[in-house]
Amino acid sequence: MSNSKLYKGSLTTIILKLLNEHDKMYGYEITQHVKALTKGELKITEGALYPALHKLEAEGLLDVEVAKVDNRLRKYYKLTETGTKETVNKLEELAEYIKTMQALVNPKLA
Amino acid sequence: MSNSKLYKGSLTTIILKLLNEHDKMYGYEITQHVKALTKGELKITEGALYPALHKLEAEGLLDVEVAKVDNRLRKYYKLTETGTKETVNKLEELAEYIKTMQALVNPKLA
DNA sequence: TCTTATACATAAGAAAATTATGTATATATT
DNA sequence: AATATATACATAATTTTCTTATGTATAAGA
Repeated sequence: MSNSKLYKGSLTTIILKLLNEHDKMYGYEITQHVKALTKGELKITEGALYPALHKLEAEGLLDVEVAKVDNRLRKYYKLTETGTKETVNKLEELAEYIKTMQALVNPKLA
Repeated sequence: MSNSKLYKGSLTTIILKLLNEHDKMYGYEITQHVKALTKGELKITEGALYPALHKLEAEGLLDVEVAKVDNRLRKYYKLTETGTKETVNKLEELAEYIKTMQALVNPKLA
């Protein structure tokens, strides 16, 4: 994912946020999108992505819809109602995390 | 540590940064300091802290010095030269992480 | 023909945490 | 005096989340 360990725990937030913007996306599309948005900084590996998607689906945050494009399989994921609510929570948690870390790392500005 | 999973992977950064500011600290002091700085938002658990300190020591980033205060044991940790250099790296990684996540979460500002 | 890209998946192992438990002393409360 | 809380360390079992490696299959490009 990156040389930095800080990304541990943020994959779910990333997935939910992308799906919140794009209505529906398939796994490979997510990896390419993240790579482009971060200019190659962040590469989502398949070993991390697919289990994460399956888990979110099992938790009822995502719905899946299978499609065949160019004779190749695609699994389109989209947010459920619960997933949309959880996206809001995750984004709040991210904002809170950044705020907290900045308080620790830059206490003079607190 | 917190209800948010985002803190996973940031404990080392937090420890190094605090030691970079305070010259020497002992474990319990670190937990109290973090709790105070974050107004209770972030509680470092002992099960996470002590193994992390031992690992940093084993890696040569921290030196330890045992003291007895009020008949109780304290282990003071301080940065080695290598540890000081690594602190700079970790803080750069944190800044980079925040930048990357904001690009993902708030692409309009990118 | 061979490599790269697209598209999914899982399994073994590592890393970093949580949760639970243990030891011991000092101080505050009932 | 007894009990609870605070101080101060530690580790073990388990869980979560990731990396790395591997597998299947089609399409496109060199």
